[in-house]
Amino acid sequence: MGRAPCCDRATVKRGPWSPDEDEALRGYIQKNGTGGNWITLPHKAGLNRCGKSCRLRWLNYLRPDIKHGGFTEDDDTTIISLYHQIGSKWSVIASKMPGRTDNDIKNYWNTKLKKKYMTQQLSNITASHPTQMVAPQLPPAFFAGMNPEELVNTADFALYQEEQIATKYMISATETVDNLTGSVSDEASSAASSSVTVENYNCMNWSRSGDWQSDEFFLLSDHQLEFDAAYGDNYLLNLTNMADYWVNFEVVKAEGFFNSLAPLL
DNA sequence: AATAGCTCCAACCGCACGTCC
DNA sequence: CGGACGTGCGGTTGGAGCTAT
Repeated sequence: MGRAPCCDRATVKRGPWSPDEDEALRGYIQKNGTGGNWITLPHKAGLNRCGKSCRLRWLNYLRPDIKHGGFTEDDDTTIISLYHQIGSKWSVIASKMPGRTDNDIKNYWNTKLKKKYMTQQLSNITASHPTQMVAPQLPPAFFAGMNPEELVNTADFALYQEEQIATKYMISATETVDNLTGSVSDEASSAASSSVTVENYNCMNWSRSGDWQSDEFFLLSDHQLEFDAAYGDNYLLNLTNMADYWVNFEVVKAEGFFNSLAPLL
Protein backbone atom coordinates (compact mmCIF):
# COMPACT_ATOMS: atom_id res chain seq x y z
CA MET A 1 0.00 0.00 0.00
CA GLY A 2 1.35 3.40 -0.94
CA ARG A 3 1.64 6.30 1.39
CA ALA A 4 -1.40 8.50 1.87
CA PRO A 5 -1.25 11.75 -0.11
CA CYS A 6 -0.41 14.89 1.86
CA CYS A 7 -3.66 16.56 0.83
CA ASP A 8 -6.94 15.84 -0.89
CA ARG A 9 -6.27 16.26 -4.58
CA ALA A 10 -9.96 16.42 -5.34
CA THR A 11 -10.53 19.52 -3.23
CA VAL A 12 -7.31 21.57 -3.34
CA LYS A 13 -6.59 23.83 -6.27
CA ARG A 14 -3.79 22.76 -8.60
CA GLY A 15 -2.05 24.24 -11.59
CA PRO A 16 -0.81 27.78 -12.20
CA TRP A 17 -0.98 30.32 -9.40
CA SER A 18 -3.08 33.44 -9.78
CA PRO A 19 -1.74 36.89 -8.77
CA ASP A 20 -4.20 36.91 -5.86
CA GLU A 21 -2.90 33.61 -4.57
CA ASP A 22 0.67 34.82 -4.92
CA GLU A 23 -0.16 37.93 -2.95
CA ALA A 24 -1.93 35.94 -0.25
CA LEU A 25 1.02 33.60 0.17
CA ARG A 26 3.64 36.34 0.01
CA GLY A 27 1.73 38.51 2.45
CA TYR A 28 1.19 35.73 4.94
CA ILE A 29 4.82 34.55 4.95
CA GLN A 30 6.23 38.06 5.14
CA LYS A 31 4.00 38.76 8.13
CA ASN A 32 4.12 35.40 9.92
CA GLY A 33 6.90 33.35 8.40
CA THR A 34 6.33 29.77 7.40
CA GLY A 35 5.86 28.70 10.99
CA GLY A 36 7.87 25.63 10.22
CA ASN A 37 4.81 23.82 8.97
CA TRP A 38 3.89 23.94 5.31
CA ILE A 39 0.99 21.55 5.73
CA THR A 40 -1.04 23.93 7.89
CA LEU A 41 0.18 27.12 6.21
CA PRO A 42 -2.26 27.23 3.27
CA HIS A 43 -5.25 27.03 5.62
CA LYS A 44 -3.85 29.82 7.80
CA ALA A 45 -3.09 31.91 4.73
CA GLY A 46 -6.58 31.38 3.33
CA LEU A 47 -5.34 29.39 0.37
CA ASN A 48 -6.98 26.31 -1.05
CA ARG A 49 -3.64 24.81 -1.97
CA CYS A 50 -1.53 21.85 -0.96
CA GLY A 51 1.26 22.73 1.48
CA LYS A 52 3.83 21.30 -0.86
CA SER A 53 2.53 23.49 -3.64
CA CYS A 54 2.83 26.56 -1.39
CA ARG A 55 6.36 25.66 -0.42
CA LEU A 56 7.38 25.18 -4.04
CA ARG A 57 5.78 28.44 -5.12
CA TRP A 58 7.51 30.35 -2.34
CA LEU A 59 10.94 28.81 -2.78
CA ASN A 60 11.01 28.90 -6.56
CA TYR A 61 9.15 32.08 -7.37
CA LEU A 62 7.97 34.36 -4.57
CA ARG A 63 10.96 34.31 -2.26
CA PRO A 64 12.82 37.66 -2.25
CA ASP A 65 16.12 38.06 -4.12
CA ILE A 66 15.44 35.30 -6.60
CA LYS A 67 17.03 35.67 -10.02
CA HIS A 68 15.11 34.29 -12.98
CA GLY A 69 16.81 33.58 -16.30
CA GLY A 70 19.65 35.76 -17.52
CA PHE A 71 22.30 33.10 -17.03
CA THR A 72 25.75 34.42 -17.87
CA GLU A 73 28.74 32.62 -19.35
CA ASP A 74 30.19 32.51 -15.84
CA ASP A 75 27.00 30.89 -14.58
CA ASP A 76 27.24 28.33 -17.38
CA THR A 77 30.83 27.55 -16.44
CA THR A 78 29.95 27.19 -12.77
CA ILE A 79 27.01 24.89 -13.44
CA ILE A 80 28.89 22.72 -15.92
CA SER A 81 31.85 22.44 -13.59
CA LEU A 82 29.70 21.49 -10.63
CA TYR A 83 27.67 19.05 -12.69
CA HIS A 84 30.85 17.40 -13.86
CA GLN A 85 31.98 17.02 -10.26
CA ILE A 86 28.79 16.02 -8.47
CA GLY A 87 26.17 15.25 -11.09
CA SER A 88 22.54 16.29 -10.84
CA LYS A 89 22.63 17.53 -7.25
CA TRP A 90 20.64 20.62 -8.19
CA SER A 91 20.11 21.79 -4.65
CA VAL A 92 23.84 21.67 -3.99
CA ILE A 93 24.58 23.48 -7.24
CA ALA A 94 21.95 26.09 -6.41
CA SER A 95 23.49 26.61 -2.97
CA LYS A 96 26.69 27.73 -4.70
CA MET A 97 24.82 30.28 -6.79
CA PRO A 98 23.04 32.92 -4.67
CA GLY A 99 19.62 33.85 -5.95
CA ARG A 100 19.28 30.77 -8.12
CA THR A 101 16.82 27.99 -7.38
CA ASP A 102 17.42 24.32 -7.96
CA ASN A 103 14.39 24.19 -10.23
CA ASP A 104 15.64 27.08 -12.35
CA ILE A 105 19.08 25.55 -12.73
CA LYS A 106 17.60 22.15 -13.48
CA ASN A 107 15.37 23.59 -16.19
CA TYR A 108 18.23 25.60 -17.64
CA TRP A 109 20.40 22.52 -17.69
CA ASN A 110 17.79 20.34 -19.36
CA THR A 111 16.93 22.89 -22.03
CA LYS A 112 20.26 24.51 -22.82
CA LEU A 113 23.35 23.53 -20.90
CA LYS A 114 23.07 19.79 -21.30
CA LYS A 115 23.60 20.06 -25.03
CA LYS A 116 26.47 22.47 -24.56
CA TYR A 117 28.07 20.16 -22.03
CA MET A 118 27.65 17.10 -24.22
CA THR A 119 29.12 18.85 -27.21
CA GLN A 120 32.15 19.87 -25.15
CA GLN A 121 32.60 16.35 -23.83
CA LEU A 122 32.22 14.78 -27.26
CA SER A 123 34.87 17.07 -28.62
CA ASN A 124 37.15 15.91 -25.83
CA ILE A 125 36.35 12.29 -26.57
CA THR A 126 37.00 12.52 -30.28
CA ALA A 127 40.18 14.48 -29.65
CA SER A 128 41.47 11.79 -27.33
CA HIS A 129 40.03 8.87 -29.24
CA PRO A 130 41.82 8.28 -32.55
CA THR A 131 40.02 6.46 -35.34
CA GLN A 132 42.68 3.76 -35.28
CA MET A 133 41.66 1.90 -32.19
CA VAL A 134 44.12 0.09 -30.06
CA ALA A 135 43.42 -3.30 -28.57
CA PRO A 136 43.82 -2.99 -24.83
CA GLN A 137 45.45 -5.48 -22.59
CA LEU A 138 43.15 -8.06 -21.09
CA PRO A 139 41.31 -8.04 -18.84
CA PRO A 140 40.04 -4.54 -19.55
CA ALA A 141 37.25 -4.35 -17.03
CA PHE A 142 37.19 -3.59 -13.33
CA PHE A 143 35.40 -6.82 -12.64
CA ALA A 144 36.94 -9.02 -15.29
CA GLY A 145 37.47 -12.56 -14.10
CA MET A 146 34.89 -12.28 -11.38
CA ASN A 147 31.78 -14.38 -11.37
CA PRO A 148 28.79 -12.04 -11.62
CA GLU A 149 26.78 -14.29 -9.35
CA GLU A 150 29.29 -13.74 -6.59
CA LEU A 151 28.61 -10.05 -6.78
CA VAL A 152 24.88 -10.33 -6.28
CA ASN A 153 23.76 -8.63 -3.07
CA THR A 154 27.07 -6.90 -2.62
CA ALA A 155 27.65 -3.19 -2.74
CA ASP A 156 29.67 -3.69 -5.88
CA PHE A 157 26.89 -5.31 -7.79
CA ALA A 158 25.13 -2.08 -8.67
CA LEU A 159 28.39 -0.73 -10.00
CA TYR A 160 28.96 -3.98 -11.83
CA GLN A 161 25.54 -3.74 -13.42
CA GLU A 162 26.15 -0.18 -14.46
CA GLU A 163 29.49 -1.09 -15.86
CA GLN A 164 27.92 -3.73 -18.05
CA ILE A 165 25.28 -1.34 -19.27
CA ALA A 166 27.81 1.40 -19.74
CA THR A 167 30.07 -0.90 -21.65
CA LYS A 168 27.23 -1.76 -23.95
CA TYR A 169 26.65 1.88 -24.68
CA MET A 170 30.31 2.68 -24.90
CA ILE A 171 30.57 0.19 -27.72
CA SER A 172 27.85 1.97 -29.59
CA ALA A 173 29.25 5.35 -28.68
CA THR A 174 32.66 4.36 -29.92
CA GLU A 175 31.24 3.14 -33.18
CA THR A 176 29.26 6.30 -33.47
CA VAL A 177 32.24 8.54 -32.99
CA ASP A 178 34.27 6.56 -35.44
CA ASN A 179 31.51 6.42 -38.00
CA LEU A 180 30.99 10.13 -38.08
CA THR A 181 32.28 11.42 -41.33
CA GLY A 182 31.43 15.06 -40.71
CA SER A 183 32.65 17.16 -37.86
CA VAL A 184 31.33 16.36 -34.42
CA SER A 185 30.17 19.91 -33.90
CA ASP A 186 28.06 19.81 -37.04
CA GLU A 187 26.44 16.58 -36.01
CA ALA A 188 25.95 17.83 -32.48
CA SER A 189 24.32 21.06 -33.49
CA SER A 190 22.10 19.20 -35.90
CA ALA A 191 21.01 16.85 -33.16
CA ALA A 192 20.61 19.67 -30.68
CA SER A 193 18.23 21.49 -32.97
CA SER A 194 15.83 18.61 -33.08
CA SER A 195 14.30 17.79 -29.77
CA VAL A 196 14.38 14.06 -29.65
CA THR A 197 12.88 12.05 -26.87
CA VAL A 198 13.66 8.40 -26.79
CA GLU A 199 11.44 6.80 -24.24
CA ASN A 200 13.46 3.74 -23.52
CA TYR A 201 17.06 3.51 -24.48
CA ASN A 202 17.03 -0.21 -23.81
CA CYS A 203 15.01 -0.67 -26.98
CA MET A 204 18.05 0.29 -29.01
CA ASN A 205 19.51 -2.49 -31.03
CA TRP A 206 23.13 -1.82 -30.32
CA SER A 207 24.44 -4.24 -32.88
CA ARG A 208 22.32 -3.25 -35.83
CA SER A 209 23.94 -2.05 -39.01
CA GLY A 210 23.24 1.09 -40.96
CA ASP A 211 23.81 4.77 -40.52
CA TRP A 212 23.54 6.32 -37.13
CA GLN A 213 20.82 8.84 -36.57
CA SER A 214 21.44 12.03 -34.68
CA ASP A 215 19.07 11.04 -31.90
CA GLU A 216 20.94 7.81 -31.36
CA PHE A 217 24.16 9.72 -31.33
CA PHE A 218 22.99 12.00 -28.58
CA LEU A 219 21.29 9.25 -26.67
CA LEU A 220 24.46 7.25 -26.49
CA SER A 221 26.60 10.23 -25.75
CA ASP A 222 24.28 11.16 -22.95
CA HIS A 223 24.67 7.85 -21.17
CA GLN A 224 28.34 7.77 -21.81
CA LEU A 225 28.71 11.16 -20.19
CA GLU A 226 26.47 10.28 -17.29
CA PHE A 227 28.74 7.41 -16.41
CA ASP A 228 31.74 9.60 -16.88
CA ALA A 229 30.26 12.20 -14.56
CA ALA A 230 29.40 9.55 -12.02
CA TYR A 231 32.68 7.71 -11.97
CA GLY A 232 35.25 10.08 -13.36
CA ASP A 233 37.64 10.11 -16.23
CA ASN A 234 39.36 6.88 -15.26
CA TYR A 235 36.10 5.09 -15.48
CA LEU A 236 35.49 6.49 -18.91
CA LEU A 237 38.98 5.51 -19.95
CA ASN A 238 38.44 1.95 -18.84
CA LEU A 239 35.13 1.74 -20.56
CA THR A 240 36.62 3.19 -23.69
CA ASN A 241 39.26 0.51 -23.66
CA MET A 242 36.65 -2.14 -23.13
CA ALA A 243 34.63 -0.79 -25.98
CA ASP A 244 37.66 -0.73 -28.21
CA TYR A 245 38.28 -4.36 -27.46
CA TRP A 246 34.78 -5.50 -28.18
CA VAL A 247 34.39 -3.45 -31.28
CA ASN A 248 37.69 -4.58 -32.73
CA PHE A 249 37.74 -8.21 -31.87
CA GLU A 250 34.75 -9.59 -30.13
CA VAL A 251 31.59 -8.11 -31.49
CA VAL A 252 29.89 -11.44 -31.92
CA LYS A 253 31.11 -12.78 -28.62
CA ALA A 254 30.12 -9.55 -26.94
CA GLU A 255 26.54 -9.99 -28.00
CA GLY A 256 26.50 -13.44 -26.48
CA PHE A 257 28.20 -12.12 -23.39
CA PHE A 258 25.55 -9.51 -22.82
CA ASN A 259 22.77 -11.96 -23.56
CA SER A 260 24.19 -14.24 -20.89
CA LEU A 261 24.21 -11.31 -18.47
CA ALA A 262 20.62 -10.34 -19.19
CA PRO A 263 19.10 -12.42 -16.38
CA LEU A 264 21.39 -10.66 -13.93
CA LEU A 265 20.75 -7.13 -15.12
C1' DA B 1 -3.50 31.59 -42.36
C1' DA B 2 -3.29 27.10 -40.52
C1' DT B 3 -1.05 23.78 -38.12
C1' DA B 4 2.55 20.77 -36.82
C1' DG B 5 6.62 20.58 -34.30
C1' DC B 6 9.60 22.45 -30.88
C1' DT B 7 11.22 25.00 -26.69
C1' DC B 8 10.83 26.41 -22.26
C1' DC B 9 9.61 26.34 -17.55
C1' DA B 10 6.17 26.26 -13.70
C1' DA B 11 4.27 22.86 -11.27
C1' DC B 12 3.44 18.20 -9.96
C1' DC B 13 4.77 13.53 -8.42
C1' DG B 14 6.76 10.10 -5.73
C1' DC B 15 10.49 8.75 -3.03
C1' DA B 16 13.99 9.19 0.71
C1' DC B 17 15.15 10.94 4.87
C1' DG B 18 14.73 13.09 9.40
C1' DT B 19 12.01 13.94 13.42
C1' DC B 20 8.61 13.14 16.70
C1' DC B 21 5.72 10.50 19.61
C1' DC C 1 11.61 0.48 18.20
C1' DG C 2 8.69 1.61 14.63
C1' DG C 3 4.99 4.02 12.51
C1' DA C 4 3.20 8.57 11.20
C1' DC C 5 4.16 12.73 9.46
C1' DG C 6 6.61 16.79 7.37
C1' DT C 7 10.18 18.27 4.39
C1' DG C 8 13.38 18.34 0.59
C1' DC C 9 14.82 16.59 -3.56
C1' DG C 10 15.33 14.96 -8.47
C1' DG C 11 12.67 13.46 -12.27
C1' DT C 12 8.90 14.29 -15.11
C1' DT C 13 4.85 16.41 -17.18
C1' DG C 14 1.67 19.66 -19.35
C1' DG C 15 0.72 23.48 -21.73
C1' DA C 16 1.70 28.20 -23.35
C1' DG C 17 4.22 30.49 -26.60
C1' DC C 18 7.27 30.40 -30.47
C1' DT C 19 8.99 28.83 -35.02
C1' DA C 20 8.96 26.44 -39.28
C1' DT C 21 6.53 24.66 -43.06
